[in-house]
Amino acid sequence: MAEDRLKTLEERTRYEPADVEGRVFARWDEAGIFHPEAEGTPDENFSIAVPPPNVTGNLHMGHALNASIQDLKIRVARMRGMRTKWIFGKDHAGIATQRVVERQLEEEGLSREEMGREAFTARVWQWVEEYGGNISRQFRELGASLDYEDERFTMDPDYVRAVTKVFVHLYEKGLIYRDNYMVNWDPGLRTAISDLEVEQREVEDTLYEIDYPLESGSGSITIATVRPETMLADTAIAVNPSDERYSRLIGESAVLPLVGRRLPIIADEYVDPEFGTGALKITPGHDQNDFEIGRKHKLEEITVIGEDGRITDSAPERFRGMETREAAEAVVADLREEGLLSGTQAYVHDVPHSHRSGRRVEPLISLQWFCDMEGLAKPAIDVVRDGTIRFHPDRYAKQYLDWLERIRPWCISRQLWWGHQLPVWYRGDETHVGEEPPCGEGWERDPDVLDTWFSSGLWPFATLGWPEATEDLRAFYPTDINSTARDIIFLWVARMVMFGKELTEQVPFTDVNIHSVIQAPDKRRMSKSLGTGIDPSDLIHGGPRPPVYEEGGEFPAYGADALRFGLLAMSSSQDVAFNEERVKQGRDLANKLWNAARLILLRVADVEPDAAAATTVEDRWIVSRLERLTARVTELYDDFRFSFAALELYGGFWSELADWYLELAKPRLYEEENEDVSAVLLWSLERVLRLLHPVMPFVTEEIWSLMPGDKRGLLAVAEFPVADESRFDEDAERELGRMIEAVTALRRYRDEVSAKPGAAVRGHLVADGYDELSDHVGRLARFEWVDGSDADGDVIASVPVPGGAVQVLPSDAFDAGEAEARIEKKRAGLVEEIERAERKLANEQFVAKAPAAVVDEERRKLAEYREALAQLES
RNA sequence: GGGCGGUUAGCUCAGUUGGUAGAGCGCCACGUUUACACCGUGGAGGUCGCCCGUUCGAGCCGGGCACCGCCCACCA
Repeated sequence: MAEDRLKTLEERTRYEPADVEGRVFARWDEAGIFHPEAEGTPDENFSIAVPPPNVTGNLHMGHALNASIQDLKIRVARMRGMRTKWIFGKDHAGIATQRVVERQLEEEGLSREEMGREAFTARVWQWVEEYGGNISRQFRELGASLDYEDERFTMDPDYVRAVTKVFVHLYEKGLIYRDNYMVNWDPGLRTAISDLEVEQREVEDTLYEIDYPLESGSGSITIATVRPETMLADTAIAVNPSDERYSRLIGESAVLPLVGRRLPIIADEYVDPEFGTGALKITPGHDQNDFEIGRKHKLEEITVIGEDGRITDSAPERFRGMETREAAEAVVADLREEGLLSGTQAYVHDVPHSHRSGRRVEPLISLQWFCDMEGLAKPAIDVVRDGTIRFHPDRYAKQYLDWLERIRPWCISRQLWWGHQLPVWYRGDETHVGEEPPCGEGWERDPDVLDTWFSSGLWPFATLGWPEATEDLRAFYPTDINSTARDIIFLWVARMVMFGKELTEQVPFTDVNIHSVIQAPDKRRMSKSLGTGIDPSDLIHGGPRPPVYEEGGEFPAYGADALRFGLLAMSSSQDVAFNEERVKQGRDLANKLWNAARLILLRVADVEPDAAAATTVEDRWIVSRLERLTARVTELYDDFRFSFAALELYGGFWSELADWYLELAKPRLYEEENEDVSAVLLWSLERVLRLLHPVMPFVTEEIWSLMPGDKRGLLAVAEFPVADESRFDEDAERELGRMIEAVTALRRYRDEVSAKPGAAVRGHLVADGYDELSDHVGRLARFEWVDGSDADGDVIASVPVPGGAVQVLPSDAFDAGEAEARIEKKRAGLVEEIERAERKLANEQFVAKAPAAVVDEERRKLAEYREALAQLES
């Protein structure tokens, strides 16, 4: 066992993630550490409900980042001994999934209409069974410690019951109602969508000016529109009441061209006299604003564009059945012929489009189900205001609050087949809403399904078995953290809070983490169709670089740890361009760690890790530094500042443990069987592994398994360290700080005088504070100390080091002539520094007003520079 | 139109109580020193977007401007 262990270490000079990750994951899996018992209370337990990915999807970079963040939090909690549940599951994603399957059908020459609802949904289920597994495989690749044993789906029977119950509850409370109202109609998907599913896109339109003849026959009134075809549904003309140009016309009527309808001319403050002609055609059936004006003035609502996007029978015969674009052209042509088109101009403006299909949204009046949100929003506002729920970064709280404070009714019905069908039945004029179908004959169920976000809003508690009072719910609800991208703060986060407060009377989580959006390397959006998307799996296992990388080629197999490190290190509170260098840095870190472990584990004596074995000043130094690193990293993890944590770990391990301590420990490690240094080395390695494990679980677990001692168990459930401040050692840190400075100065000197790489430079160390460390300084800087400092005649240079100087003696390591030039350069630098400090201290204002500590520090530096200069000239 | 971010070394980004600007990569020079070339050592490189102001002192605070990005919003 021990021999196998050492053999592995001996042979592998490089860390190969591909050989390790699958095996390590299997160990976690088999140990069952991802699946907690449903015991204890939410306060002592820790839980996160993963944002459920769409069943249709593959994990993209955003998922990989978010998984890294959540897994980090989960692993820290688990290592702190908490019972930890990361709730796993997927979302049925109504529109997205239905579209995928529909497209597949189209390829087979089929359509869902031909198949019928039942056969179609069966087909979707079949698809879900077949492809839904990808996601959990990808999460496993990343090392995500989700509770895979307990997977949820938003279409599970239990989940469907929960959704139904919520619908009925809100209906009975009067918050859910059915109404004929203006909705955003997606003509591509043929369904209503909510306001949040609409995005504004800039469109170049033509603004037409059309003359509407006055009924009196005395002239006409000119309106402007970008959608001439909607004039077929005009029912009024509006002007601003204060607009003197039109005041005499208010109460008169105009005649709608091509149709002949009489249009009253009304006054409404909404109309901007400055825009266009100052007269506005009112089309309550096809414009959101006009709809509201129409309701206010009790105007007729005419629908000339149907749900199929074609002109309806309410329009004159010759336009019926036309697509809107075609109708617009026909209307314009007719107007031109009649001489009623008085002008056209190019016009660029923002137009609502469906986020899903990309089609221009058609505002229509439609009979839909709505949920009144105002009452639900209030408690959701309060819990953020009073700090029960905290956002990280906190500026997102403002966005959340702004939206909730201006919330509008939510259109929740969708004309789809895949999803939660409304628990609503009709028979003649009767409506039945209930968890069970109505009794009696002749009832027909509403064919619509709910907006997917309605069911997503229940995620943190429905996954735990709500509305039943399950053990899971008792143990893990409320959850601790919700981590998402900011584009679903309203769609999802706010709704979970509203539903959570309404239905469970608790907040669904206490912390909301909003992570960066990872953009493509060229700062465009990552997208498959643009060729800017990067598949996380390709970074883990290696794979082709997407087109956004002009140099092409393949990604190396960086491994999951590298990807996790890279994503965490590059993310912050800002959006960030994907930076392959960070992933590379992660890979290098894993490799460096592996090799540091090789050095340590192949050489140490058979002892227990022990910080108390620190005897020498460098031992006390590394212990102190790692305790401080522990304190910093812990704070950063807890404060959701993951990139800082990752970079602190990188720097702390690499530039302190690896670059300095390991070099300082080598003599004792090689030349003697030193138990003290072994204990400190093992302790140091162990400490780094524990701290780094939440970021890089695989390599740390692997090295952990190679450490001596048979009863170590898994690092994933080992104790997360708590910084021991009693081991902070300022004396040791000061001393080592000076030593590092000295070594660096001497190395620089060697470089400047072009000393031969292998040869030692002879010299006297004439400085205080190196009692314990002079050998180290000599070895690391390649200086050979000659006893005494009285051979004045031989000294050819003096290199200032903290506490004194090193007098350089002639040797065959370098050409003495080089030394002179370098001394001059150094002297000039010091003189400059001295002048700067003197100038500052000569400023009476500075000395008088700056804090004493700052002034003292400046004086100290000045003294130091003067001493160094004196040394140089001695 | 409103709101929120950003503008710091060639690149990607840090800089949390105002006190002589940092990291990684890249670049230059040197180096096969018995963990690691996915390495080591040393070095070069910045008028901190622009303008005012507060201060002994501003990348950091206040005011204004410019450009980039995102969110929200019903100007035809």
